[in-house]
Amino acid sequence: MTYTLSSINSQEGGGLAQVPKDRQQRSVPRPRLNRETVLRAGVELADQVGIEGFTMRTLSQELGVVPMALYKHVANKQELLEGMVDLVWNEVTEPDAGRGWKQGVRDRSVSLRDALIRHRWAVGLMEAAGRPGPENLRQHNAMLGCLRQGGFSFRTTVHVMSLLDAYVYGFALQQKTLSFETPEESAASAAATHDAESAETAARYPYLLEVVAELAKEGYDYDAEFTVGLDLLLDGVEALRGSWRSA
Amino acid sequence: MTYTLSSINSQEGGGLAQVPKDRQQRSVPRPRLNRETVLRAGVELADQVGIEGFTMRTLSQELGVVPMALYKHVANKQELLEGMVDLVWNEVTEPDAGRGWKQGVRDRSVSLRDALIRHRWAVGLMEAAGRPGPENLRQHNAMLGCLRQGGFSFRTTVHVMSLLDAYVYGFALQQKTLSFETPEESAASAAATHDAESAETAARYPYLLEVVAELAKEGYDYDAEFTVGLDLLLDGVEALRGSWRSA
DNA sequence: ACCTGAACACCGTTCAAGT
DNA sequence: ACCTGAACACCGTTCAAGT
Repeated sequence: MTYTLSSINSQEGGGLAQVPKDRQQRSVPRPRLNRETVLRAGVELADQVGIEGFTMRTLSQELGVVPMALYKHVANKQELLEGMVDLVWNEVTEPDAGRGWKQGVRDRSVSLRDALIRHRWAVGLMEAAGRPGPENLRQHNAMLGCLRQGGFSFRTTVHVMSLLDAYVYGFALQQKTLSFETPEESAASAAATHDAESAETAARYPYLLEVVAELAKEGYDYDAEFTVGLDLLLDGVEALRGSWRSA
Repeated sequence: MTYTLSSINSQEGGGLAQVPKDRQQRSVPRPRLNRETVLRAGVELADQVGIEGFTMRTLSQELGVVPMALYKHVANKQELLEGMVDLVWNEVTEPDAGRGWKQGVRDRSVSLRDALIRHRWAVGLMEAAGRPGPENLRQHNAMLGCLRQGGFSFRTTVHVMSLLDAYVYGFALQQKTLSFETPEESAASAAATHDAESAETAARYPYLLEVVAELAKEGYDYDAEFTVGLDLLLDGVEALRGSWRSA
């Protein structure tokens, strides 16, 4: 989770203002930039600062280079982000059709969700407008193949993939916004938020208050939550194998 | 869908460069700004230009005012967006517990999804970090109440709401990125994208190609797709009423 | 109480120039 | 082939000033 970026940071970012420019240049024998290095550094930076802090200028600074240098390796910021997203897709394990469609699809859904948690900035970009990258294509192809080989009709296969991905994306989206780390912090934060408004709020939103109080006591486990919902979905999907619209 | 903004646009935006400043000021007897007007204009503008084209400066221009004037009514852009999101929550119909939990929850899920389609910029912001607005609180409280009154245990209620919202958000997220309007355009666009790469791609992603070809022939109905998946979820949820973990 | 003008510290990106 | 410097047209936002 903590890559090499922080060390680069303390070397360059910290001392950058003090060190003369040509000195700074030579002190870190920076390897020649290429597309791959730029994309990987982009992922690292976005992981650390989030999408709103991610700029061409900060990225170039991390790489010890002037902002314009990046444009030799990526067309523009949009295309850079697309490349970064495909790097995230590359981290997702393909479904293994040999283990059966259900296990294969389950594994890949968990893997996708894990990747989205590691790279919280990516959720809104995974299915974004631009041309899908090769890893994206490979991944979706494998998913479709797993379901087709599992005996799902063509039409149902498309439905199921859309349904499962919607759940994974949506869950990651919900979890992304919750910035606290542990369930305990989560509960405490929720309680604190609403306690401040106290009496009036309690009267207006009784069910909400019940939840906050209860969660404050017991905590909330997102990981367990996700897999329970996923299995519910998979069971539902299994029931319609061969029965959804045109079989 | 097409509000009054376009007419304002043609009045002010179009002639703004030609008309002298004081003249332009008086020609449109602009009513006094307040928080409500700013937020509503914000929603309209974001609907039209998307979140990336939505700036304080363009919004102020739409309102016939200098950018700084907005800061009398909203603290900053972040707080403005939060207010706009709560306006979207206000469009969502509360679940009617009287019709039974299943119908109530279904109606509100469809309504939420419709709102997210009308305001595509909102998906990533609905559960965003800031303080949830009053409409957001009211909405979630009503959803919880509907499920509790439907006989769901406290714990299960939380799970179900999280599961359903994840699906709605995720589906809207998928649909958001597809910018084409009709299913036919959707299919054509998909086909065109992959046709360009032709032979090599066909060999590498056979299942994906199958989908593209098939969808090009038959089209793809997102609306039907959404409700089918939703009903699958609701049936699955019904089965675990009173049985999920602590009943 | 509400709006404005000028200014600041940022953005992404272009272009011509350096090595 | 790769990187740089200077510049352009934008951002959000502050502050002092106007009415």
